[in-house]
Amino acid sequence: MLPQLPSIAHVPDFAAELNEQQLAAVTTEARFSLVIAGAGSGKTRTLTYRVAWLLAHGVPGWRVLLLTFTNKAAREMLERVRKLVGPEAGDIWGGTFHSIANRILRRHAPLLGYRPGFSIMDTDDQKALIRNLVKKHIGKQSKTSPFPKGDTLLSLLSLAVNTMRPPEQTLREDFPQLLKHEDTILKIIADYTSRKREANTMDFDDLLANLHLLLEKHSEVRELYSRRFLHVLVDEYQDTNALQDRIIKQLCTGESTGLMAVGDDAQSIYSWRGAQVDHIFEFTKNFPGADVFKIETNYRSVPAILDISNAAIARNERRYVKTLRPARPPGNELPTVVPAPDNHTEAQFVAHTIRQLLDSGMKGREIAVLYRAHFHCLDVQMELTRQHIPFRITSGLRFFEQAHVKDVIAYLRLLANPYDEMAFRRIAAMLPRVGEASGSKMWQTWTQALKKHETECPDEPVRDFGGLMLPAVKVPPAAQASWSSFLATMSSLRPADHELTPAEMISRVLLDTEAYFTVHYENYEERLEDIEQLSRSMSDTESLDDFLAQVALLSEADRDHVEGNDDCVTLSTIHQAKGLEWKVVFIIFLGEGMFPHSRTIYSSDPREMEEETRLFYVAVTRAQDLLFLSYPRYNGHNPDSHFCPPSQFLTSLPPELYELGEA
DNA sequence: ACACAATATCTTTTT
DNA sequence: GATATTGTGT
Repeated sequence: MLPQLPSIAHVPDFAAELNEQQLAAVTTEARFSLVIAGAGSGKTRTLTYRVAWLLAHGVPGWRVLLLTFTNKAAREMLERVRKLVGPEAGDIWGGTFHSIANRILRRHAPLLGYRPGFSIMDTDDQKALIRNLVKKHIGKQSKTSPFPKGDTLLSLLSLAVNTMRPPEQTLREDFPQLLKHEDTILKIIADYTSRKREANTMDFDDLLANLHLLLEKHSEVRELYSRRFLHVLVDEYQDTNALQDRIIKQLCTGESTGLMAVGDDAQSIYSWRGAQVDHIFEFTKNFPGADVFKIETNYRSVPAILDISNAAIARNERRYVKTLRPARPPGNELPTVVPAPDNHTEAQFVAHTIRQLLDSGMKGREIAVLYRAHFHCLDVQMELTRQHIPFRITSGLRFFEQAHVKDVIAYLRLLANPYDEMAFRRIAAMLPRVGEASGSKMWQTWTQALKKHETECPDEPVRDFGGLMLPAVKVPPAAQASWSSFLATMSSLRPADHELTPAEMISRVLLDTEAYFTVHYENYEERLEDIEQLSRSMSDTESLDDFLAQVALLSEADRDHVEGNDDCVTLSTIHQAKGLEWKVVFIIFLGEGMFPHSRTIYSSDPREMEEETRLFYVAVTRAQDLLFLSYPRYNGHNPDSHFCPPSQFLTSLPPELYELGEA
């Protein structure tokens, strides 16, 4: 029984504002509970009211941990809780597994042998490092037995970490075609791991793996957090992987911490990141005595769209039995299936229909175009531009991953962590006549000088980079001038008398990189503008570590509230559309081999097609009022097979559920 | 030996 | 449009 003392400003009327199934989940007193929430059934609502209910019954905000799939989801939920109960919600720990891991590791990473201020590697850094190592371990590619690409090794390693299997086992089970290179692969992986270590960096997977290790090896830390958190809530539970699941258990099974996991097995679409639907199926086994709640009333879609959704997911055998019941009255129109002669006509159809909708008074923000892969939207993008329809893309390349942003960030990373090899090499490569070879030499002498500095003045961060590095590091004559200037800039970022904010640091770094940008980037003015926007949007971040963590962990999707135009049509991959909804949804490129992707069609593992089916289900369930499903009969993008039959997702739909349209 | 420019190739999904 | 490979110049 929970104490009845609300510590909050407002107590919502739970019984009045929730339906019966939602209320049951929100008010449960079971220590462990699983909430199966169908698409559009008010999952977020349930979760936020659950948090409010806890606060209303005397649980302080700081003792609640809310784990979400994206930072954006965390922000939105905390915002909604705040509206519900008042400022008390601000103390809640909310964020992605990665960001929470970062938060905890910032404090305790030295227990695992890291120096303070470790940096976070992004995907580019990972690739650069592993490619470097592949090159080192096998000088020349043999033509007869080509060695796998660095990227493949990274996905192998990532899968191993996230599924908590040793690399050897993952290699045998998921990459048998690489077995003949086993020895070298394992050596490279070992090398990769130690290089990250030496550079005092963690990649995304390390954040999770190290949090797990920390809680496993240091019971005092585990107790600190499992005592602190009275309630852990996990959103999108169907997409947790083995490692994340272990972390949840570490936090919840030790003492008396309660756990509520919310998810929908039909919407699990991240198995390629190691997510296993099985966790949701085995919840009651893993957490004995757990209660299972189902929320099945769909408030989002008209019944006709719901019929399509149910028909789509019916292809999959293995799922929790639940029936989505429509709360909305029937609409006038059936979803429309549109075969187009070719991809260009398809795009024209989409743009044309959007134009009509806008003219009839609909807002751009109420419309979305969804697709399987980023490049599917190229034609639509062109067509919308041509017709002057504003749109916004949740694009493939993310803001923080653009070269010029990373160039600037590299300075700050190196300042926070002078052992950050990837940051160093990025900067070195910007110097004239410095490439990979001289970069390596410079890095060696750089670290030697650092270690010398460390033994001579322990715990004293480097301030005079020029004094330390000019005599130690040799650079090609052509690079000497820019090298000195770089070192001077680095020194200026850490003045003796006061501390600079990250925004101030950026403007100093820009002075140094501006010349390089003007020469190397065509559109350098835009790029400068980008960076200024970056430092503006982060101007409230005071600490360098916080700033760098945000840059590394926030994705483009998390940033979209920054930009103001909300009358744009949304173009998005289905993955990025998860959790969102629009009045009108177009799903394009529904051709066999495009969606489902040809790889899944030829795959021997039936689970791949099941996941593809769930992805289609996710797409369809985003729509509230109108749904258009289109495909090009002739696909100009694919040079091998131009002719493109309709997706099996379309052909398997009962024809009475939709009407045929014309492009 | 190395940096750098030019050319060919190909697109799944993301913290 | 970005990256992997190949070719050319210092």
